[in-house]
Amino acid sequence: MAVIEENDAQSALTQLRAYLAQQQRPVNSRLPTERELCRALGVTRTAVRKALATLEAEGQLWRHVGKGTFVGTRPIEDLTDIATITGRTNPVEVMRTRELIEPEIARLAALNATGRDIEEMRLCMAKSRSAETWRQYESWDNRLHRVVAESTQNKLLLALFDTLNSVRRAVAWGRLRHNKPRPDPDHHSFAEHEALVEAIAERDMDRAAQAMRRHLE
Amino acid sequence: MAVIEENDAQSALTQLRAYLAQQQRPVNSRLPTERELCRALGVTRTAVRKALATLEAEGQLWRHVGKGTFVGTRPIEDLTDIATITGRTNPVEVMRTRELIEPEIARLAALNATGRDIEEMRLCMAKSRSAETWRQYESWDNRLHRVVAESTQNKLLLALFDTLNSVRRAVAWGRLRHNKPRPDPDHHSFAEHEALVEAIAERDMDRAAQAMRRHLE
DNA sequence: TACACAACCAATTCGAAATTGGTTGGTTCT
DNA sequence: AGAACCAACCAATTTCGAATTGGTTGTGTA
Repeated sequence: MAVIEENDAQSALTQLRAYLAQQQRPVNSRLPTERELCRALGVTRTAVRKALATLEAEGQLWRHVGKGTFVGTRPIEDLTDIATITGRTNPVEVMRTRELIEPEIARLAALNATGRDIEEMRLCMAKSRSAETWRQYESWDNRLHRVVAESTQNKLLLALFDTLNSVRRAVAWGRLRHNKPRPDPDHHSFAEHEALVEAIAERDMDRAAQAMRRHLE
Repeated sequence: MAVIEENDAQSALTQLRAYLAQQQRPVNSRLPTERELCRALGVTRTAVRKALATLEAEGQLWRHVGKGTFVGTRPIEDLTDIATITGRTNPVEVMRTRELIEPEIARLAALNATGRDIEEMRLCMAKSRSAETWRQYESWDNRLHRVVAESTQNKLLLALFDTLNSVRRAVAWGRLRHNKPRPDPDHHSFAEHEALVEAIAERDMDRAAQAMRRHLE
């Protein structure tokens, strides 16, 4: 008989649809366990699971063993920790990403840097000039770049910079070889640093971005 | 009497120095608990702690409650995890950072996107157009932005995008209120998405960046 | 054939207990 | 008095077993 008599699975599906649409269940909120839904809707777990499978296929919710069933779309795999990123990238990507982001950071720094920030940048330059070893030079170079990032006054951007920096250090591990014991007094970086900091001090955003771009090559 | 008679603390210090120097204890390796060192060295815990305090001041090791005592220097505080960042930023910074980074991502996407990438972008657009609810619309909008990031073919950049995205979701939590049940068919985003994807498909980097900039406003 | 039912599986979470560096207050010995 | 020792306690962290949860399998039955 082709009567409209619904079976349990469809009944459950209808009730669940109503439940979801009902009052704007906030996304990522967890809904009752399958076993609880059985009792609540008065149907078998198989029926509940069939209904949930339909809703999941529609993208209304997502499920995970041991966690539960949630409203919304399945969150993307979280690969935002340093170790994971390091394992999946390579030095070329690191360089490309620096070239993409750091000039923009310099641009924003030119807009927002305080007098104290610029003072500290100049201090880093002086220290890196008088560095006795490459390690010291790199330490002050790193510090300079971070002060630039700090001077954007944007903590989120600074955090992204730190992430990028950690990955860079992890990827380029022990591939530094220098034939000279210390930087030349006329090492090209010094002039580049100078140009960068001057552009920031003069609030010239385009020139700051350009100087950073040159320095990264 | 100014004899060379060592007290317990100095005795422990000497023994611990020998233990550390002995055979190149690997850095970050954990050494016995204070209570075990008491028994091993035959001195009181106060003495052991005094010796450890000296070594810690020298930077030979570092300690942490509940964790233990470790060889080497204390690891830098990691504030690159989502929760930490979320606690220190605000919606304004999130928006500024998106405006800074996503256009550059779009630019690189125009350079590197594959045919399959562009196909998937168009699918996301179609799905977002036919969305029945705001929730579905946002889901497909998010997916579109991520496909753009994926299409840069740069895993590191993608990871930074994911970080930014996670922070955005965490910061802008539950501040979405719509007066209409679903997006208008002529919602401005649709035209903006169109312009973005077309620019990428035509490999026009500047126009892609510009389109993304417009869309973020 | 289809479905209800129960048992089982593996991923995850939860919570009590144990562990660990840090602190305090009292006792002992010089 | 004062320094050292000792026990107890504290709070951060780890550990590990039990409970929970979505997913799977097998049996019975209408």
